[in-house]
Amino acid sequence: MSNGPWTDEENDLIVADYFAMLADDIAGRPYNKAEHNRQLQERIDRTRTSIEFKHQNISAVLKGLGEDWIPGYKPAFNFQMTLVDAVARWLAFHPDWLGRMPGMRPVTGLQEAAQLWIGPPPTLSNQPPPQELEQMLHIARKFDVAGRDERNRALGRAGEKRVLAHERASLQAVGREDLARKVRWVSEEDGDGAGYDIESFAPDGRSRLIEVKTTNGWERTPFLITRNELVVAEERRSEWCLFRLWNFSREPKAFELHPPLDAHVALTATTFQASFQ
DNA sequence: CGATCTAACGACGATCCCTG
DNA sequence: CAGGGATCGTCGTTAGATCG
Repeated sequence: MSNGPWTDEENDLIVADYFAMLADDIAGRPYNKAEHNRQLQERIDRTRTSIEFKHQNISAVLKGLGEDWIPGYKPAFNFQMTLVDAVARWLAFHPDWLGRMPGMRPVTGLQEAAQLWIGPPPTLSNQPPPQELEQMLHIARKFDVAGRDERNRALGRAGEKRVLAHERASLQAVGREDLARKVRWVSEEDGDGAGYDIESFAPDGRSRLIEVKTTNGWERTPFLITRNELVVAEERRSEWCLFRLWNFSREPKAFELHPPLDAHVALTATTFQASFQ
């Protein structure tokens, strides 16, 4: 029985196997975890339980990356950076994985329910243990998770579309058909630059300017916000809100943030302007 | 020699599937 | 088709290595 740290080869093998299962899981195809484990034991000299645990570690890495993971393998922390590197290697060799269109899962019928589940924003009170959070954020920074989501235009548009449907359905649900018809997809019709994506309404008719941020990751996945968006948020404090859509590719969930934003999140400058003098 | 890090076991409930 | 043995799937905790 092999002991000691997992080698890069072992990590690469188990990561590849994990993604094979994850692909089945996302596609809704049945698969046998125990059989996968046995196959792996033949190629890696590790015990069943050791492999099982490593699967949970991989889930934790994917969570940090703001990606889907296999629900049955609850993220286990205290993993090594070599495992993170192995996951990064796999993703580098399979660019299609991150580029895949959101919502490729077979339509279940229920999925098209227009109204979204909206929960409370992550707060200090329901914060995971600091050590875990730190490990998560370390990975997020190392791989620029926020930038990746921002550059994924298909993901962003799909999220906005989803919120658009949600706003209309919510207004209809309270009998404001008139307002529902007036909801506008600003970023689609006028282009970016307004500082918000959707112009909607509260049931009482007050204006609601919604900036949508979408991720496939968990609720604490960092995101990018532009200076312009911050300016508009400040100028139109009472109307503007940030709509965070997370777990998008599986079961979209959401929370809203209202100005002042720095009451909820830590704003970190990530780009600097260089000007000639 | 204590603090910190890392690997990983075994119990147990759920589910499957064979047999009588 | 009911009972029960076999397999699958989940998950919390802990011992040992390493480092300073």
